[in-house]
Amino acid sequence: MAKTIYDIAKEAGVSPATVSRVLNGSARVSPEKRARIEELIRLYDFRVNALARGLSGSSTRTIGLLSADVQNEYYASLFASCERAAEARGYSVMIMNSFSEMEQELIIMEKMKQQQVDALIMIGGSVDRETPAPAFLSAVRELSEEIPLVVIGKFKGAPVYHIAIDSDTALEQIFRHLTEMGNQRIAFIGGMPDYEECRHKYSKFKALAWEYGLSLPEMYLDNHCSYGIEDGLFAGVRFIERIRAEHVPMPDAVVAINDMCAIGILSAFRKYGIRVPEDVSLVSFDNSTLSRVADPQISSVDYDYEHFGLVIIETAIGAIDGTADPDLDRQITPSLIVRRSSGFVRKQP
Amino acid sequence: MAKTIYDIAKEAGVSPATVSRVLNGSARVSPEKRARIEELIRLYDFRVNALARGLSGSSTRTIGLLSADVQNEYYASLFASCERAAEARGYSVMIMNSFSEMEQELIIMEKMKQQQVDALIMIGGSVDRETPAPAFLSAVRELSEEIPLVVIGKFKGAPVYHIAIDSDTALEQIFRHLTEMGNQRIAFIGGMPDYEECRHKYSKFKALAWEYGLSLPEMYLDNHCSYGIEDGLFAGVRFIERIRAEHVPMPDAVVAINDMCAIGILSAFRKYGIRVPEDVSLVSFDNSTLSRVADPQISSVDYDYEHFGLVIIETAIGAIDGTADPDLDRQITPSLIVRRSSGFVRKQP
DNA sequence: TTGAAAGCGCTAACAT
DNA sequence: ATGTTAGCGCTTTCAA
Repeated sequence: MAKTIYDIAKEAGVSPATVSRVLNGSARVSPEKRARIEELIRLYDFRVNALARGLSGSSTRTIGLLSADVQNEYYASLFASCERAAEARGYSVMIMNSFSEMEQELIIMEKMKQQQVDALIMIGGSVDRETPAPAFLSAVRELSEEIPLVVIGKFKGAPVYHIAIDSDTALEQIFRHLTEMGNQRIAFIGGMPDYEECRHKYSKFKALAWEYGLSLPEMYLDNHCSYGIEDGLFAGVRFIERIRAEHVPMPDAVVAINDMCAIGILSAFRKYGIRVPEDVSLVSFDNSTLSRVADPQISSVDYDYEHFGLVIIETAIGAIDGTADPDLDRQITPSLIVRRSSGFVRKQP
Repeated sequence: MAKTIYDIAKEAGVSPATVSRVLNGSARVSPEKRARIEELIRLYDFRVNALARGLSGSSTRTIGLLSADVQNEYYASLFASCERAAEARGYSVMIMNSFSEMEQELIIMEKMKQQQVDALIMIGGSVDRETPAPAFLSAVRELSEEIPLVVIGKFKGAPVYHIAIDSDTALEQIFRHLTEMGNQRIAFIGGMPDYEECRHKYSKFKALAWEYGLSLPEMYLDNHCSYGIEDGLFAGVRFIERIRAEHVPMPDAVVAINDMCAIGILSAFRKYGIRVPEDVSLVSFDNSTLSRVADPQISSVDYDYEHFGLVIIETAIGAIDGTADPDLDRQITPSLIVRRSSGFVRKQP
């Protein structure tokens, strides 16, 4: 059977409380006793029982991660890097997928509470919505009073710790790059208006188009397509059809909301015999494997996932031990990786 | 503060034990009391404290999943479907990534034990090795005495429950398909000889080539490339170079160990101006997003992930409550999805 | 600095 | 059928 602190205590000739103190560094212990205890811990390869520790009111050293869907590489990468960062700090990460269904999100929040995670990180799904459902909001508010919540994005329905991706900077990089390559007409496809992040990108996009003095027909903005490959394909086809029907000129470049969407758009273009990047340049977000696998390879915005995960975990742990500032707005600075899909110098007619 | 079974018990005028009994259906309770208790549970939206339940020696209703890397879609899909299947049976799944590093695997096994998961599922990494390290083996043996282990693959270093993918059938489908399309010279690229599954595939591959009366130069077998995109690219290049140097004829078709590898091989072919499928057909395993995103789309072996996850979870739960047969060899029957990469009828000269 | 002892919330063996 | 009670392994006052 596994050892308990009682076994260690007895053998070291001290009380269990003292062993506990050594284990947690929660109080001064005389050097000799400490040494003896640590020796035994090593000898027996002793591990505290996480459940008992949790039950006795203290920390479980586990951080929950409520994500939309690990099958999406963006979330998978974030999970992996969070796991590594947490591991290095003595924490574990417990992930559950909501598949962006509120029903699931509520269930998961409940489960995480049951598991007494020390903090809960939320990425994707309802927290991204412009107007989350009231049931979700009240659940989050309630939960936020019990455990610190770390949200990726701009969610403001409850007192939570924030980490935002600086998408303004990303879009500025994209505009600089695209215009430098001679692209004048730029369109933006993908995402849903109900998602705050998406909405934000679209308005920044418009601002930039204005700033750069680019013409921006209504039709160049299509935020009704969600985030999947199929969605991108569908939106791409619709985009081309509309443009042609209304005799709007084909854009020089298209910005897609994410790589999956970009892949779909790419297929749509291919279907219509439109070449990327010779006829149209393409740029997207996430810098996932897909962007490197596509033909042509797609220029995409990278987030430095390793660092991203680190910031998330540091924030979570800071929140747990109260050293993090809840009002601080942590930012992730993205960077555009240029590939062939936009590496084409376009001569203006 | 959250309610406890004591609160419920007091309010229902019964003992905590009775509440526990209705909660677990572990014993008969009079209909009236049961009704009263269930009423209160609903009223207060009461949830048992998972930690306390676990600590008190009973089940935690949590199943651990030790996977190689969720960033690989194969694992991500399996995790997602396991999660769904488990959820339906009142269990949760806790996943951790080993990144195929034994050090991590040992740490994770330890952690899972600490968390007192009711069963541990192991996919990828050391369990796939032909000869796992002794340290790993003894850790697994030890763990297998404490909790039921479910391994995907043919691992036999310890008493565990098995679920195997019937790769023989998959290869038979591939051979039938490829030969029907007129391919006579078939090569197999990818994987490492140290992986049991890989070795097995190679020997079945040879057997089939013999059965179909196909010529199979040594050079058509290259199992020294691992499973990533880069690995595939590298192996593809090496393959072509060798073939040319030795004046071995280019194969009609190539089977890749998985989609990532296939993507790499595809790039290698492109680099050398070899067209797929016109010059060479390509088939691989996993049926991930990549296979649909590649150009041309790649024919790939699908596992019906939803069903796969279901079988895994049923096995795990069966193992937990002792109703599963440890010696039963559960099989997943794969099916080849044919796409353009092999949808080309080759005329023999 | 250290120890004794009271929980944390639940389950299960034992009694009734 | 139901209640009583003794843990599960740890942390944390409170005293010494």
